This record gives sequence, structure tokens and C-alpha cells, in this order.
Amino acid sequence: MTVSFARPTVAAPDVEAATAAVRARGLRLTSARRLLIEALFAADEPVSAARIADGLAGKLPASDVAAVYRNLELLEEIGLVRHVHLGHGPGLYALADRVESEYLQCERCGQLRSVRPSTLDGARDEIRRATGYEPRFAHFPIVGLCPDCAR
Amino acid sequence: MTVSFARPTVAAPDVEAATAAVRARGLRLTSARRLLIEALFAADEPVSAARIADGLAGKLPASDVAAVYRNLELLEEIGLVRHVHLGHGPGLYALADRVESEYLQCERCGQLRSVRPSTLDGARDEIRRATGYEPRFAHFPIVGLCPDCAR
DNA sequence: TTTTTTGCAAAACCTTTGCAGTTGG
DNA sequence: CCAACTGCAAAGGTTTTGCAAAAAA
Repeated sequence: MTVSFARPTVAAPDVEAATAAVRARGLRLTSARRLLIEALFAADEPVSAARIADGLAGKLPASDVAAVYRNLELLEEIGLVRHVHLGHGPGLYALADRVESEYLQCERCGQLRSVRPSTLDGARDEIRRATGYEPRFAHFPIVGLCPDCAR
Repeated sequence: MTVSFARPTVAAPDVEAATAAVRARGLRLTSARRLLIEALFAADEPVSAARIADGLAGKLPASDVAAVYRNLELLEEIGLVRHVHLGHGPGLYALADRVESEYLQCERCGQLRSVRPSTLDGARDEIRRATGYEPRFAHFPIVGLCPDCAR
């Protein structure tokens, strides 16, 4: 079921740092894993396991989806990867320290808008004050009515 | 893919009102639909299509899952039903005017906490101010760190 | 060598679809 | 009566699992 809960983010500025993090956890650095890491660095937005498995539409060698899922789960467990859900399709994966933009989705017209995290700092403060929770709006989009549909 | 976008909420205080709303839209009131509506009133929290189809674990007659999905989609289109996603399982359905509580989920320990909507009014205001969107936090949980896990 | 990991195939899970037969209005 | 709907079976899309063969350390 994909990894259950997020681990603290491990920052990896480049492929070498990421592979080092894999090794540091006692995991073997296989070619499948190196390729997965390269794909995550090559993608400029969160991507599905299927897209990684077919080599980002040809930019990289193809690989096996099952292995991709297994390794995404492992990398998520060590804090190198996170996944998000936007809309109804498959989960989308990215390097943990690149999961930054937050999304607003209109429940009437479907429009998906991404905003810089600082945009929602005020809301984060409000939720922390009201509930004690420290929200990250990056896992799911915030669903509601866009200005047009709100009338 | 379940209904794409939410319709304005139709309030239905009881089974009669809900069946009347179905009729008012020109839809036939079949026994499958009556049973579905009864199941939604009998459930005290959002339930999966599968659970409805097996009669809420025996409390009601069982029915066909495919028909349940089809009718949930129809009822969602007429504004009587909404679905939410909490965690990784199936979508959960409820009468639209009962989808009130909003959920906070800790991404570290998994804790799911429900709060009254007024709790998040301040955050809603903030998001409206910052983005123009009118958020409803009822479709997905707000994911973040609970007070304990935030340290 | 030995333990981990892969690659494939198959299954599991949730949801949708096709269609012949049934039913509500 | 006839269009709308059901029930079943089958397929679709995403993710997981089992296992023999391959590869990392």
C-alpha cells in the first residue's frame, strides 16, 4: 500500500548524495536503484511509478514497475522520496526535498493551481493555533471552490 | 472514476426527502436506490461502496457493488451524496449534508483526528485571502504533524 | 559465498463497463 | 409498453506479492 507514514526529509542535492544515503542505510546500490534515482532527478515534477518504469518516455532505460514500486517504498522509508496525490490517477513520486509546491483544486471545474508554500504560511499558522497540528499541504491538494466557481 | 466534480449540496433530513429528491430529478426510484439511501442514513460515518453492498455487515440486505457505484455516482451528481478519501483505502461515501467533520491526519504516526468545521474557519479565511479559493477541508484530510510528532 | 534484490508472472484491490434481462412509471 | 435500471461477469488501472534466477558485497 505504498509506505504508510512519512519519515523526516533527507536532503539530496545530487545523484551522488542520494546514492550515498542509500548505502548509508545498508541498502545495496543496484543498477535498478541508481536508475530510479536518476529518473527522480531527471523529472521536474512528481511522476508516477509507471512513467519511471518506462524511462520517462524514453529519456532513460526502461525498468520493471514492480521493482520501481518496491524501491520507491524503500526510498520513502529512508526519507529520500515522498509521494503526493493530485486528482484520481496514480500516486506521484518526487525527491523529498523537492516536494514544495502546494496545490489548490477546484471541486467544481477541476482547475488545479500550484502555489509557493509561503502563500499558505498564514493558513498554516491558523491551523497550528487552532489544532496544534503542523500542516503540510503537499500530500493532497486543498479542495474547494476557485474564485470563478465561488461566484 | 467516480463523479469528477462536486455539485451544490442538497439537504435531505430523512429517507423520504432523499427519495423525493431522486424522483424530482426524473430518476426512477428503484429498490436498489431506496436500499442505498437507507444504508447512507443508517451509517453514522462515511462508508465504502463495498460495505454498503454487503448490507453494512448484515444490518441491511446485500446488493450488487457495481450498482452501488453507479447509484452513488448519480446521487453525487444530484448533490445528495459526497465522497471523501481518508488514508489509502477505498473512497468513503456519505449524505452530502452530513459531510461536516474535517480531518487532520498525522503523517508520522497516522493519527486521524476529526474536528468541527468551525475550528478551521480562521484557516479558511486565510486561504481565501491569500488565494481567492474557498476551501472545504472535507474531501481529503489535512496532512501534517500532530502535536506529539512535531516534538 | 551468502544475502539481498531483481524480473517476471500472477494476484489483489478498487472501480468501471457491456449486456441481456427486469422493472418502474 | 418502453426507456431506465439491475445483476452478473468481465475488464481496466494501480499496486502488491511469490518465487526462481541474478547480482551486490
